[in-house]
Amino acid sequence: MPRATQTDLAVLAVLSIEPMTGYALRDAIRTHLGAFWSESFGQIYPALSRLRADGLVAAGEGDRSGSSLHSLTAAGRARLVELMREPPVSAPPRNGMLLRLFFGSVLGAAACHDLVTEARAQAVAMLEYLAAARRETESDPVGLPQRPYWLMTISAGEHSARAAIAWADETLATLGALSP
Amino acid sequence: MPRATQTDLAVLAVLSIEPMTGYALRDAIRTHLGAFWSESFGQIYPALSRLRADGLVAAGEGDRSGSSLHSLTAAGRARLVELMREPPVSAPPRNGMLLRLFFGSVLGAAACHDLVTEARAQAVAMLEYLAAARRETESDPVGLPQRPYWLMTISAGEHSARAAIAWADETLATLGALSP
DNA sequence: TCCGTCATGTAAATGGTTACATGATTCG
DNA sequence: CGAATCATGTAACCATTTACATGACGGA
Repeated sequence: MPRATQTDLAVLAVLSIEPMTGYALRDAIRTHLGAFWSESFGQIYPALSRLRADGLVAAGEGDRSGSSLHSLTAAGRARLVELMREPPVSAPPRNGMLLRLFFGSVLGAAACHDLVTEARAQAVAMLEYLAAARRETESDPVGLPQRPYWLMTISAGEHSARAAIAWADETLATLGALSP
Repeated sequence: MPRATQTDLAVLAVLSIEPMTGYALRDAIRTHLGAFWSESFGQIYPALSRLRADGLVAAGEGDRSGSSLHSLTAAGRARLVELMREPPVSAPPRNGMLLRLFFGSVLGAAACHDLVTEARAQAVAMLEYLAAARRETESDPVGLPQRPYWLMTISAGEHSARAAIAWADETLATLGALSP
């Protein structure tokens, strides 16, 4: 079995919920995993071709002409478990906002204030998005076994967003005191 | 002035503190920005060549033969301010741990427990690293204008790490109740 | 003398985004 | 009919890591 990308894992995992088209796959990733994962078409379609060639997913007829419903094969499910057991690779950190803030004396306190305000707004938006996701997950007849796990990832986002807001408030106060 | 990468910004910013070699640059990024930024030699050296060619950094003689001390030119400093003012680009999210947890029903509660335990340990380690960084920054005769900004970025890491720990504890409890 | 660290660089492979091209279907 | 959405794919480009090659210097 050749090299496996992170994308392969994500694609196999989403298909384990239910068969779908490449387009729907991207949609599902955006709406359900959007807070901690992303894939573009340019990744998804080549990945599906590869996985099809390896016999890990099967392509059946979709509703529309030319569209294909991709589903996991037995081999695909086995592969999925294998990939899931591998230790997660963490992307090297790259936070442009903190980089700028670290060199804030170059930028000036006012511009830093804007920077942190924007970061706070993003965290607030994330919190709203997560609140909606939580309502949906808690009410919808989503597959019983996966619901608790979905809520755990939502909670991770909530903790992270609340921390970001608290930090932003503290930092905006400091910044305010720095240049009155 | 041609395309500017994120790496250009980081390199120019670090050189604005003091002139140094490419090697020292990477070291400084690892020790001071390590919590939210990273660069590899394969990025740094080509970036330095480009910046030299564009007249943004000047290369002087270093201590050793063959080594060169890179310092910001006036044009480089102007460029730095320009790049700092650009809105930070945020990398698309990719959290392998949360991806696996979301599909936790495939993996099983026990393996998820390991996953979250590991994440918690990483957050604890980060907190220790940040505590050391804070002590150093607060005591050292670091350039007065930049100290408050350094502390803000340290605080960001602390908030984030504490949130990760709180989430992990909550999640481990849920996971424990899920499979007794 | 030999090892670890300081130091500079290149080449290959990878992983990913963006933009583009194309066309079917649905709904107002 | 026309616009939005569903759908599949490719090509170009970009950033980045990894591994490698090379060598100087300092100290045990």
